[in-house]
Amino acid sequence: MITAAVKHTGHRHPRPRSAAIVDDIIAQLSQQGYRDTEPRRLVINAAAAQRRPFTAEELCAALPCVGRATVYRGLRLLVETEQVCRVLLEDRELRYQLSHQGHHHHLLCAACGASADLANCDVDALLQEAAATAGFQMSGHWLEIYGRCADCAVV
Amino acid sequence: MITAAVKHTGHRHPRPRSAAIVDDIIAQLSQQGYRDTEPRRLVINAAAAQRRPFTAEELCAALPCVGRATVYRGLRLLVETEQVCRVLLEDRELRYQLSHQGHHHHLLCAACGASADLANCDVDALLQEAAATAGFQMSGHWLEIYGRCADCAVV
DNA sequence: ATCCATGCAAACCCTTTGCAGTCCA
DNA sequence: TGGACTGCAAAGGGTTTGCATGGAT
Repeated sequence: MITAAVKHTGHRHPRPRSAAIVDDIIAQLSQQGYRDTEPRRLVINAAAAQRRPFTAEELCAALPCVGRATVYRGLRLLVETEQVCRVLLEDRELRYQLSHQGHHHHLLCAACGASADLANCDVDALLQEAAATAGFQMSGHWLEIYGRCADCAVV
Repeated sequence: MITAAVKHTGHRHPRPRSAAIVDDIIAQLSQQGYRDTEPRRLVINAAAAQRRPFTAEELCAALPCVGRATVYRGLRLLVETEQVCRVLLEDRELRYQLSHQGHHHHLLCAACGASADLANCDVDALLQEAAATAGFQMSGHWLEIYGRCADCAVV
């Protein structure tokens, strides 16, 4: 049980971090002409509440009041607007997670399901170069890295 | 249909290379306790006849006399025994192609659908290192490279 | 004679779609 | 108000599975 708030601001409960995220995403969507709807917010909110890459089905289960099609459509919209990115597990199961800024790859833990971002990595440049050596013009790539995170590492 | 065993390598020859490939794969499967059956050979033969990464459905269509389940089961067996590897297109369509020796990645042409192998590339080492920096034990990865092959390159 | 492999069809899973009603902008 | 958005259910595709039969070893 949480005791009284430290400050007497009238806000006993600090605004959840996810609320700001939802507002931010909704704002970006609005900028692109998409409407601000209740189901949409619920989807974004549920997505933001996940602490691991999640499946569309998990979101549906978490949102019994939102139609399955709406969840899928919302998820697709979020991917298209790059607010959410897709994550592919080793068994080809498709999951999602909120995008973080910039291009990056995912380090996926097989033990706990956690996902860490691999940034500041010149993999892309290396691939581009290697592809060029084979006379290939690289336009994109898909890369997922599997293993165990620091917490689940086998000693 | 004839599946004469022509055991030779590295020579140009008018006969389909598939015959030798089928025998070789069947031999490896036998070594692992799998049986030499007609439908199995047909699946391997059809796979070897493809010049581009192919889908399971394409194989089914090419083998109207073989049950769909048999094609899928055969394909799965070939993937498990590493005779065939899976290829993931940008739209997440799953395709297959005969494995070539050793670990490698695929350069997939968006224009003609061709697949080239990217070998002798130290991507793996780079990833391993980058992952380790994040305290991550890499055990595997999935990497596909998309673009245009030399023939389809945009000038 | 085993028991793996096959074929068929139904089941399955995940995702999309048609359509009528709803609700932002 | 009009065009987006939603919900439901049904369709869709891609793959797997149950089960009885067939075939390799």
